[in-house]
Amino acid sequence: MNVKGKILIADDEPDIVEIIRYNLTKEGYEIVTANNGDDAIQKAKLSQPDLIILDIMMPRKNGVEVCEILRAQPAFKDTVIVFLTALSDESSHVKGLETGADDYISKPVSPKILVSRIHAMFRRINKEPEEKVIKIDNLEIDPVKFEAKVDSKAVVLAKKEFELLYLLASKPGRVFLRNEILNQIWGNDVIVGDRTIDVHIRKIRQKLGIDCITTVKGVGYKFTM
Amino acid sequence: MNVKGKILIADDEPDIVEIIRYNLTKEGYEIVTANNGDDAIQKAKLSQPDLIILDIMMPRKNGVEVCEILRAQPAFKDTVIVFLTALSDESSHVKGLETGADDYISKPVSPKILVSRIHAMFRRINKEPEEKVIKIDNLEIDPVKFEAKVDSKAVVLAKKEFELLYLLASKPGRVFLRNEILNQIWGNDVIVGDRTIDVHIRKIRQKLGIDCITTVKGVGYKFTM
DNA sequence: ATATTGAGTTCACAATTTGTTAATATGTGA
DNA sequence: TCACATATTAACAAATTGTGAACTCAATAT
Repeated sequence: MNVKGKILIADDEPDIVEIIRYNLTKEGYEIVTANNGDDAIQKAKLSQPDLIILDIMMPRKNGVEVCEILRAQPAFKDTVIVFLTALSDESSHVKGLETGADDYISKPVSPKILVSRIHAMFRRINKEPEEKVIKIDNLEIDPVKFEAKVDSKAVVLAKKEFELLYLLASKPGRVFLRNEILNQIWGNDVIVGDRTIDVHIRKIRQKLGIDCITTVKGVGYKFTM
Repeated sequence: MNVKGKILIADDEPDIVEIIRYNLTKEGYEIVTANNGDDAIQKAKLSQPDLIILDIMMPRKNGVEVCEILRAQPAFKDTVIVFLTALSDESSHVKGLETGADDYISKPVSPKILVSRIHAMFRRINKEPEEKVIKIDNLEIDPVKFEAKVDSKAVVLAKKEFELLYLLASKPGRVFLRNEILNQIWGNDVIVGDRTIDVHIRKIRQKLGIDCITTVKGVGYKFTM
């Protein structure tokens, strides 16, 4: 079987690492392992994996720290990072996802679930960068031409406005939390005031002239037609 | 074999504990034991098990009390709690399920049945923790879209209302204590009056227009269709 | 070099929605 | 029936978002 992808597993418990390695190797993935935070960063840089599984609790930098460090580097911008967390530890989930992880898997890990989740992740990775035109009703958004059309009439949007609209329209109906929007459009580390999003939303609504963005108070915004 | 999960057994009869421990250890579970109510609470907090087996009749806080206390803490939100009851004692069943238990097993325990029930429970636990759409009859609750539908007709719920409905509907039939609801939706430290919950419940009932939340006097609320 | 323009942001305040409380009514079980 | 818990209602408080105007900063034009 040909190699489906390269995965880095970082966990200080050898047993866990072995279970995961065994199951994923069997599925055709190439596996690299690390047993502490610093090691994980080293190995990540060396082997440039497609996906990184990070235990939260590790000696010498925990998973969250490792994730932050890696995410700060352009080389790992698109690398999928998955956290391993104790089932109960909810704060880690939140913290993890806020830190730029793509998903988390709860321990104890069931091999079956692990494998299916990893498969799913790779499916997402391989799905070509969806720079594709979105068409919903009389609205058309073309990320290549950087252009939006309402009733075939072009609407000029500023960069941020366009990105925001594209983000929301990419998953119609789904609510994007303000945090999520900030991370997606502005980046993890940029700090902008709370009203900023509102102002851009308003401009989009204004310019498009159609009511396609719904406010979900206390939660975020969603695209609806 | 790798550890499938951690189970806490609380029963004051050493024989019972040993039978259960033996059988579940053989199946690859990690076992923690307690022999009275207070001890059970202690051990639960310390070892954070995935599943707790509680005898109803125990010295120093009975099973129901232990369950109530644990359920009031967010850390045990997703912990599966199973009661051990004497076969005859039907009122315990009722009381138990009303208190937030997920299942009960009748004594005397047949090892075979015990193991299969526990397996089943763990299958449920491992079902991905992802927020997923709840569909019950003509009601649909989508946490991603933050939207509820009755007969395919969207109903607009405020944040708290939605969270509350989602909580109740996530385990249909299970009673949520007022305490539990407070901890889940408002958080440990926030203090709000008792009537607040009622008001939100009422709004949900009103907005949905269907009778799906049942009041359990003196205990809490449960979702029923 | 200086003015102009527009994106992006921030701010203060208005508008609105949501959440909470308190007071009263209603219902239910011992 | 009498307590007690919940339902209901409306008034109030708090939180969140919308809005218009001003400001910063580059890029571009004059």
